[in-house]
Amino acid sequence: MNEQQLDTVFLALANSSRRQLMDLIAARPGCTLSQLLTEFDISRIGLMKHLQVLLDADLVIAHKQGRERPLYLNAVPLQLIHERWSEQYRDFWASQLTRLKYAVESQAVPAKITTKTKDKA
Amino acid sequence: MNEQQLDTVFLALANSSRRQLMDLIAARPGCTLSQLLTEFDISRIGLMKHLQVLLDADLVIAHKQGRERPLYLNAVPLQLIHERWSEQYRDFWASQLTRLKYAVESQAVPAKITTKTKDKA
DNA sequence: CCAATAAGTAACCATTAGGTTACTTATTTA
DNA sequence: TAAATAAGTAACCTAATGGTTACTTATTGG
Repeated sequence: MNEQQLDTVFLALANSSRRQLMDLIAARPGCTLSQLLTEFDISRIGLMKHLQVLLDADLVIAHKQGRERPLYLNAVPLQLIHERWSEQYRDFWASQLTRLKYAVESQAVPAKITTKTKDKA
Repeated sequence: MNEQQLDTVFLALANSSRRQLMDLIAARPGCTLSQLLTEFDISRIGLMKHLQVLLDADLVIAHKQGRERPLYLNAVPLQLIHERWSEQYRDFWASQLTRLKYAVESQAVPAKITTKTKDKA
């Protein structure tokens, strides 16, 4: 995956409606847009635009048949990113296990104390 | 991580300047924005805005000291996503190994043939 | 003290994202 | 064949992104 493709995939993932759409497609392979529409609060066209973003990112693949367009999740881009991170951050993560535990439990990262030592000017 | 946080993290990742910034900070912990500026083609303010996006996503943490602001990578959000994907897609990925190999080698996903059986109308 | 330096703010601009309604096309099926 | 249905296009709107220049603080070092 080149940088442009990474942009596209991450941007596609950066929206909860799209992530939900991915989840639904993963759970119901071959479903169509109209079938999924009831799960969302947005218009069909709005949802179709989200779908197009996922198609552009190759996160969903479509195989049009007649007037219907069955949808399938393609997890390959996710897997490629997953694998890259595994290599890239293995050591980093190993050394950060303590902080990770803390962050998971508290929903906050400890080191983010911006030490305002300038208060009195 | 809630949905809003996921939006923020993925959006932060969806830009190659920001990913490069993360990489540089990971490689040089404690560096400052000005030091990294030479690596980019954009203005300092432009880069600072990218940095702010990373800070908002908790992918970078800053600990201001005097007039400098040393920067550090925080890989925790990446690790959380990584772990979630591991659980969520383990079976899916296991069943898709063949397609994965193909996609990696050809830079394309095989199933994306949109079979235009409607040509003659 | 004062000049150099690191960072931060404000205001602006062009493009993209995320959504809408209205209309069109293609395919089934009663 | 005609109505119902699934999908697609066009045009529009608002807000957010990604960038700029000009100016302001705050801190440090000579």
